[in-house]
Amino acid sequence: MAGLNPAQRDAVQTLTGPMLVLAGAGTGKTRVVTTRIAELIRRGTPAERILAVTFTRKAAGEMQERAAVLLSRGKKGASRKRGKKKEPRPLISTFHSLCVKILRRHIHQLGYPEKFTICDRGDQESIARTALREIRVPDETLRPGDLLAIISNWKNQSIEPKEAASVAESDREHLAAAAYRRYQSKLKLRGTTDFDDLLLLTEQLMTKHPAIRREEAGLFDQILVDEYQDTNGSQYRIVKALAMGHRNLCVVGDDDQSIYGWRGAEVQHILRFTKDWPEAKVVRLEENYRSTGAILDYANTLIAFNSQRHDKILRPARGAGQRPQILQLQDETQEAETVITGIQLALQQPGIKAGDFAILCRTNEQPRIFETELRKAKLPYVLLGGMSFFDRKEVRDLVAYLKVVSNPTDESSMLRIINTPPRGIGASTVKSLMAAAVERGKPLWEAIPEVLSTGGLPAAAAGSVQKFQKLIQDLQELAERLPPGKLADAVVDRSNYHRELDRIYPDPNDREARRASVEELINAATNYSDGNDEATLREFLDDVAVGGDDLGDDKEKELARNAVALLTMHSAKGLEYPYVYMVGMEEGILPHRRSLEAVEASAIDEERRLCYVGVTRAQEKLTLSFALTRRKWGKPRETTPSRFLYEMTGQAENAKKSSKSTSKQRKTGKRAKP
DNA sequence: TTAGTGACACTTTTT
DNA sequence: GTGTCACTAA
Repeated sequence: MAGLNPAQRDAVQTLTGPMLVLAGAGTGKTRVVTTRIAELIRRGTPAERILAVTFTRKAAGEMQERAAVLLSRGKKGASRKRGKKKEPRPLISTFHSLCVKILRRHIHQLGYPEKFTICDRGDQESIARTALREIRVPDETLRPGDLLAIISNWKNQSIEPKEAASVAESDREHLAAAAYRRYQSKLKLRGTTDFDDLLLLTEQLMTKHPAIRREEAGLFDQILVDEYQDTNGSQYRIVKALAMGHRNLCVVGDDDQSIYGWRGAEVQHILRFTKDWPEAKVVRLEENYRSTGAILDYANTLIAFNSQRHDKILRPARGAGQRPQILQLQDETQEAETVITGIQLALQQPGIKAGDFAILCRTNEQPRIFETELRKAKLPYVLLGGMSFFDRKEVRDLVAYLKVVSNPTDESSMLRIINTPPRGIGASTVKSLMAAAVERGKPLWEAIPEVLSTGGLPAAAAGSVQKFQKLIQDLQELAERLPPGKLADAVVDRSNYHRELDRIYPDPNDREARRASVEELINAATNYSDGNDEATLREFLDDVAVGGDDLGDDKEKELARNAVALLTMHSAKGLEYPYVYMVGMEEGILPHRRSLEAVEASAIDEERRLCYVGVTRAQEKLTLSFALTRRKWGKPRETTPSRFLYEMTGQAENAKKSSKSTSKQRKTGKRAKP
């Protein structure tokens, strides 16, 4: 509580009733939320009856950590020393993992099995593909990926399959509406949900079953929502449903940082808040503690170009500091080299460590070249955001094993591992197994014993299948008495996975990296060691699917703290770093090509907010860079500096001119302040 | 059945 | 540049 300014204190001390905190970037928003949680507990709210929801799992992790520090400060030693009993903790979670927990309890009411799985992108695509095939839509007309995008869009607006036809406008959308019905019933048939369903089904559960709403709402006395500007319709209604009883709802947001419009987020929710909750208290946080005056200048100048916004003044609480630097480089390789050299140089100063630096990118593909340079320079780094870790082949394989052990009817995981590592169950064997399964209307796993007993397979294949069956059965037995970490260990061991890695990756470096990610997965699973039952395994798998709130062990986190962070601007939201590099400041990247082509003019505004989010991550020094040429699929292409560079520096009128005419004033790599 | 080769399509952002 | 898919040789 000490050191809070009056507005912050106001936000922390008014603990009952609805509250809207309009908080600009760097105004101590997260601190307010965590302090508020601590204050609630201090004044008698049981910790486990507090729910805090955030957007990215990174933000959830950060908040958990900060809250833990505050809470342990409150009560020293005594009770925690004995430490046998787990201290009740507030639930700090992302929307998606909150919904998974709710669905696990009640989803059978909607006709899904309790053991429902959450399907990944690959599963989604194959289901979308079969749906399209069934209504005979050729790939050229509507690709599975496009269909998924349209469906996701509808789901974000809570449009159900039967309503889709009435909102469809183009021919493509009408086809998509027909495919949507099939897609959705296939998901249900397979007992699986996609990411959007997690929200949609939770919402349905609450509206169709008031008793469930009451039960779930009754679990909490206090609800906090961070990054409120990014809630979409479902999220908004879920929050409302949970909070309508006690009305103790505190939401925190900043309309200038709304960057998820493409996912159905509506800034409108911030404006509507005081309508839905008329007695709401509104608090504004406008004093920026994070960045130097020079950085804030750039940020404020930039965001002023957006017309649709609440006028807000961010008052700098710090001195002017160093002016942001703009680097003009020849190509993307030089850009990466220059940035890394800059970091190395800065690291020579005392008191500066690798963890003080962040490189912010617009797309997920950009970090690659920086990774190469960082490795060359032997600088520690972490690639944050994205699902990169769980996307790796070896991790997905092992997760598929665990999924099959937990639920052998999970068809797509089954197909993934049935011959990985190769064990003599080739395509033709799988095909006949599948045929038998379809014929009997059973999942593949249950068809195996029958196929084996009727001798429908050649001897060699039958032997392999039998061995595989035994492997899974053994693992299932182990699962009953081993915690997830040990089980993952057993999977690696019994499936001879290491031998497989040695086989596929002849390069020892590759091998080492792959082995390391296997290791990492086992570590992550080991954190779920409280219980050794099937439910614990499922909990782990749920967390993996929704990008768990808190995966990875402490050692790894410690390592990450001292590494250069490489991340997208989207996943950088809510974070801060002393030294920030924003790279690829070019038209087509930021703003992204897709928003330039978009029909709505507001698409550029969202890109500008994204840029604003990036700029306001910097505490001490901001460096913006762009390359004159950039390779795309092998071929170098000329680029144009981002319009945002001109806007920030007060040269907006130059933005339209060709890069040639303005390059003179940038010769030095720096530009004069307007 | 598997390993190896070459053509190919692909790149917003997150859970 | 890179991961996936189809095809071919063993």
